[in-house]
Amino acid sequence: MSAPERLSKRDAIRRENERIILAAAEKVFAEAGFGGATMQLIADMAGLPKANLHYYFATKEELYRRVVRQIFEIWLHAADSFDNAPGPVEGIGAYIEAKMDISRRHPFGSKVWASEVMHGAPVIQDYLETTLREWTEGRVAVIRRWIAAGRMAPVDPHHLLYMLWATTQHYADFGHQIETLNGGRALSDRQWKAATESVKSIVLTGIGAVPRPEDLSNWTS
Amino acid sequence: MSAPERLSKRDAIRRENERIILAAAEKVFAEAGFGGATMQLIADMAGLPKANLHYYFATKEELYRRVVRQIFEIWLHAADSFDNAPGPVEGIGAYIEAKMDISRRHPFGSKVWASEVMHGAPVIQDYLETTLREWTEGRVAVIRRWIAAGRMAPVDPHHLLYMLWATTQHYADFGHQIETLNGGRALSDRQWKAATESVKSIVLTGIGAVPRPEDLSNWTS
DNA sequence: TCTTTTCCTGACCGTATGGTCAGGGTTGAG
DNA sequence: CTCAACCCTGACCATACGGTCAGGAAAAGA
Repeated sequence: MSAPERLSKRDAIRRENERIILAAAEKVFAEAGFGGATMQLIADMAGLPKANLHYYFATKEELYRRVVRQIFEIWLHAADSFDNAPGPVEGIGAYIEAKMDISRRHPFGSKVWASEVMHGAPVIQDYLETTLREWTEGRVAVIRRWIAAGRMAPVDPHHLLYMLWATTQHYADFGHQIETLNGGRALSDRQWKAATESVKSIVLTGIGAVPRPEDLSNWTS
Repeated sequence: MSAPERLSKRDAIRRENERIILAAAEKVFAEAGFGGATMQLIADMAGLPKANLHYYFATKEELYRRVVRQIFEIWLHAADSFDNAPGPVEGIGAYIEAKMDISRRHPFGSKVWASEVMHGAPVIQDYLETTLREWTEGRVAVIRRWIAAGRMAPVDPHHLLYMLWATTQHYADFGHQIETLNGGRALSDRQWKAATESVKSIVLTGIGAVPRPEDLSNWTS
């Protein structure tokens, strides 16, 4: 879209500091919640004085809002897998893979989003009612088309989407619990792949998009 | 177990006040998070002076701990559906129904638990490592037996359990998002039933416990 | 170089929080 | 009836929080 423009030193500093602050804030908000997070904690994690945070982000709420919107954007992009897919096996399969990948790469953002929604979405309610609703209805239409074309069973599209969100985000939001049940170790590359395949297999079989469970021999232990 | 014993007035007062405080705390912790919740807010919701809360519960942490353990106990009991079931259709089916029912009846507790785990389980880590681990391994063994008996496909038992937890708890933890996508209205009796059937259908079909998707005609809108 | 704009931060402020405590009221056993 | 044990609470305290601000340093335009 835009050429790799030459940045003035000031612009570079601003961009870099905002990046550092947002990353620190994402982690602290995820680990302590909005109420439990303090600007001092975020400042320490970012390696900057607290007053400097308030120079870039006027209030705690504004900083939080930016963090929440960031993960939301990432999730919206994951939907590209959904469109332009010939059928549910490719579309939903790719979507599950994309969402699982995000759960692994952005666990903090996922937790912040979960926390925000659980608390009644005080700062992104408008997004839920506009962007998310439109996005959802678009995918619902796609699923309905696949059903009409006989490519999958007549499952309720909304509940299917909830299952996809719930299952994939669970690996980020409840990662600590999964880690504990995994002997206190984070999931390995192999285990993440097994988890993804397991979810894909159950869901795609469950909605009748895959006729016979063929490659279901993915064991963890 | 115990006969309906006669309570002294003091015991009755203590029991009733603890109940009121715990109910208020569950709601406030769910809506504001541990860090965002204040003893004053809980006191107002309970209709008691703040100092009275500290008479029954020494610290905010102790009150919080009691709330978290409460929902954990409820979830453990839901597992009774799992045992003594002849196969996955009855066992897992009943478990899904029980967990969906809990999501509807105890949405606050579910959110408090989710929040606790997301923040690294600071106060119930020992429970995760003992009670939850034992519980999980027990159900894993049951699932393995069903697989060995050819009553379901060889799915990874751990990932299946995660899917059950994620999907059912999603209706409590992300209830606000679901409500927004449902036109701002809470799910009706009919919709809750449809959600439960949808989850049961996809999962049981997905693990090969149900040969053919027969009753998949559950639509929301 | 001079001047303006932006970046940076130590010190500070008002407020709200978790928790305490002294003292008064109530209950029930002996 | 007596009195110890328990229940209750307004007033208070130390702390930590989000946010402000004056003033200095550095960059960029003129």
